[in-house]
Amino acid sequence: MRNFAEMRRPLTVAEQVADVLREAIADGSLAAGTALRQDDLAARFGFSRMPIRDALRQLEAEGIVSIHPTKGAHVAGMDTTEIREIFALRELLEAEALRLSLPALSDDRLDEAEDVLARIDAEPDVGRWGALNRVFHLALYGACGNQRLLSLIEAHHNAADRYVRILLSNLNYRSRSQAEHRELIAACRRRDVKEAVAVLKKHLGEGMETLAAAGMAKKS
Amino acid sequence: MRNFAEMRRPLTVAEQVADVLREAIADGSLAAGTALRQDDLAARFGFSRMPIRDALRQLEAEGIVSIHPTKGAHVAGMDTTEIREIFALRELLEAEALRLSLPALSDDRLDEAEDVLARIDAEPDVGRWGALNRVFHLALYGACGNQRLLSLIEAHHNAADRYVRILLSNLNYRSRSQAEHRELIAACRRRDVKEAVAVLKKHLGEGMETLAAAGMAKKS
DNA sequence: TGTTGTATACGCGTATACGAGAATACAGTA
DNA sequence: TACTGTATTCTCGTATACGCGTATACAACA
Repeated sequence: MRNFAEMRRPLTVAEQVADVLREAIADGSLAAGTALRQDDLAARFGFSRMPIRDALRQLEAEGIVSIHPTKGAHVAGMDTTEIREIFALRELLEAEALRLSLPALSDDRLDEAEDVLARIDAEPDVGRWGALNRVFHLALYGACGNQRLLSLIEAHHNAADRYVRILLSNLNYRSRSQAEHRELIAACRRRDVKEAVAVLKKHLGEGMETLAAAGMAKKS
Repeated sequence: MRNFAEMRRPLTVAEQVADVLREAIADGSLAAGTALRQDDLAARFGFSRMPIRDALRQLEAEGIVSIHPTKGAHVAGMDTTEIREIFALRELLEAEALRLSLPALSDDRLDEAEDVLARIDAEPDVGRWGALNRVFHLALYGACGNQRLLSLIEAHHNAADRYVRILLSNLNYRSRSQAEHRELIAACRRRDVKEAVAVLKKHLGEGMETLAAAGMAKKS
């Protein structure tokens, strides 16, 4: 038991609601711009509006929904500009994390990461690829020694998750992405920080360009 | 009027409470580890617990307070490790922002930034130095073109604000800090990106070391 | 027909109320 | 005296209720 503060943490209704909503937004069930009526959600989940309010506020903090007093909550829509901003940040943050983590990364962790790649290849459920993709990336950064940096990276993964999933549902992109993942692993095994960072940047840059080219600009 | 979504935004009680609490935490009125009882705060502010709950959730998202279900909210305490993490992130984020912003930064903005420095020198109220310090830094990054990056930087400023204020209340540190600020401005005027980034990193690094050396580790 | 004023309804923010869980204090026993 | 079990209290999470602002639709007038 490492952290007493985190032990036996009761799961509040609000957190569970937030999880469900986050997933529904990520997998596209709730499209960008969709109005999130507190009454509707309360009725649908079978709880009162209060925990739903808490959940919405949490999601707002994550940048996934936007709340306007008297106007309510909407699924945040990202235009091309925001997607570019997020990917630019991911490049910055993840490259740094990789630089910090790689020298301290055990071979075991690399094996684990490679296992995740195999699981992605074997996974038939499209909805899970996004989550596995995140696990793979975070596994590589786990030894970076900066917990806050990891949290930021995870938050940006979540923010872009639904768009990345659209990418991943394209089989062409997915095989290319997997190839780049394996390049990345290979560079990591050689402990070639420079090359690994270069591959990572290329990987993220291509993802961003593919998304931007797909013209996913949406107005909320 | 650029953004309709932000216009005529009504200020909710929760937001005002959050602002007051944030300032109280930043200026030290509420020390790290202080329990934030919803009932107490509600009585003190003269509102019910609901907007206080919302405010606390917002502050939790900013990393200023931590909430545990059934145990309540506490002012988040930072140990030396977390301070180092935050300053490491600030170096990464602000250096990038400066790199992006400097080529596009107008002389007018530099003049404005320099005005802020003068105001810092002239400001007798210690409590305002932290805010002015933030204004100065953000003025330099304003042309970076990545709104999300700026938000992240501001968030990390807020998170570290109360510790930075302790630094600034030390007159020795403050004059050295101002000297570095002026070095930074000078490098910016020469449009010397490399030198400006180097000065910025030195500036942040010294701040972090001074804080760490002060041994501000606190347990929450 | 187009515009403006008003009424009604919808949804959010806030207040009050209740129940559950945890912490603490006290008493009883070894 | 030390430890354990129980009861009480404190605080939070959730439910319900109310008031207000905003939006929308319909009607009246230009």
